[in-house]
Amino acid sequence: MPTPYHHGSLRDSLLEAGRRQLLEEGVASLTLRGLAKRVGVSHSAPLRHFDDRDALLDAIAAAGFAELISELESAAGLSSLRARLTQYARAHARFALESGPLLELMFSVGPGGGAAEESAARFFALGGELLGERADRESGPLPYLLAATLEGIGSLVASGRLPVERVDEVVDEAVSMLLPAVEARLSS
Amino acid sequence: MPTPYHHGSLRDSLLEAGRRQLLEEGVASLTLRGLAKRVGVSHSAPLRHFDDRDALLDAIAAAGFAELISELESAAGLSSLRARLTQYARAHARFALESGPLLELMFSVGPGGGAAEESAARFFALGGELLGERADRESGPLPYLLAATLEGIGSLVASGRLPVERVDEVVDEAVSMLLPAVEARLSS
DNA sequence: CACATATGTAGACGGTGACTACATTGGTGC
DNA sequence: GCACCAATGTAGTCACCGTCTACATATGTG
Repeated sequence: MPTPYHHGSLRDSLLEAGRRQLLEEGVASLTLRGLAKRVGVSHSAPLRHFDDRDALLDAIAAAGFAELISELESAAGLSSLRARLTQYARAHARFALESGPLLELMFSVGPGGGAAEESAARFFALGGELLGERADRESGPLPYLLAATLEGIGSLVASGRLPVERVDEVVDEAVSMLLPAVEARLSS
Repeated sequence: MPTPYHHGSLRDSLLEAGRRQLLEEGVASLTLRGLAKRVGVSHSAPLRHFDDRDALLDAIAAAGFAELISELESAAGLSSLRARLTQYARAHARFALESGPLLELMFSVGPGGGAAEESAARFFALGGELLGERADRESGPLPYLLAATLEGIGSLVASGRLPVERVDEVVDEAVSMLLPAVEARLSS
């Protein structure tokens, strides 16, 4: 039989199809019914796996954070602080370039959300680690500033207002600006 | 007669009602029909003034940029560069705090848009002026970095991930970081 | 192998954007 | 003045969407 009654991995298929739809046609085009048709199930089948459309978006965003985090972690091994920061920032910018609408979704889902918010917390914690934040002292403004700068660059990239060929230049300038403050913080 | 056939200023009323709806209930709650009802016209009347829902959002975003720009211009008169930068950044952060969803809308409408994109261009030009950019030489990465940093902070503020009581601290740190690079650029 | 549960289907309902045809108004040229 | 026309608002309609409910089928556990 070509299409068994039970799909088998409908949840994953919906997440993947949703991700594709998001990246290709934008978040507005992402409808539960459209995804259902695309995956080959009835129009209400997605509701068995996601309470509503927002829950699906939340799950897609959570997966996006996981993906972003795994790319950012490529910076952890590098020896110098500058190299780590640069690699971290470049990975973030690259993600924005390749998955703009997804990044936009990830940062538009505010706190109070579900799974995405947990993943977001890990993302912010990762930035803190990069800056040498420790639990035994108060965190300064730097983690926020790092996150803001990267997210801002990502937003400009995703919206196309920052030309692709100038991304590296801006990222490098950002790192050069952040570095002194981070070094001061680390040596204190 | 209480309700004349012609509203008289329907376009403005829709913009204002749309702005209120956006700020109070979020962009998802903003529907043409809801606005029409709220303003007291028939469900299809808004289409006489806006081609579609996106056109309305675009117009609201354009008005938002005009508003933001007028607040940012309060920094132009200050004497020291640091004071100008600080005032500029604080005004931006305050706007994010008071009109988060509007700011989010303004920066989610990518280029290729209509009226909003013109206003956005003036916004970016204003940042360039603050940094002493001139038409007679190529612009460096600084204008982008300034815009990215402020937009990133604004996004964190609007989403609630940056606690309100820490906004000033982060803004000041951002200014302190940007300042040396800007001074170097200006004196060259 | 019975039966509870998870998963998928089919139909319905109200809300929404957008299109069309029609009604009313205000301004312009004569 | 006034005939005409473009601008503005109305009413009806259609397809699409999210979501709910009742029902069908598969799965796995005692």
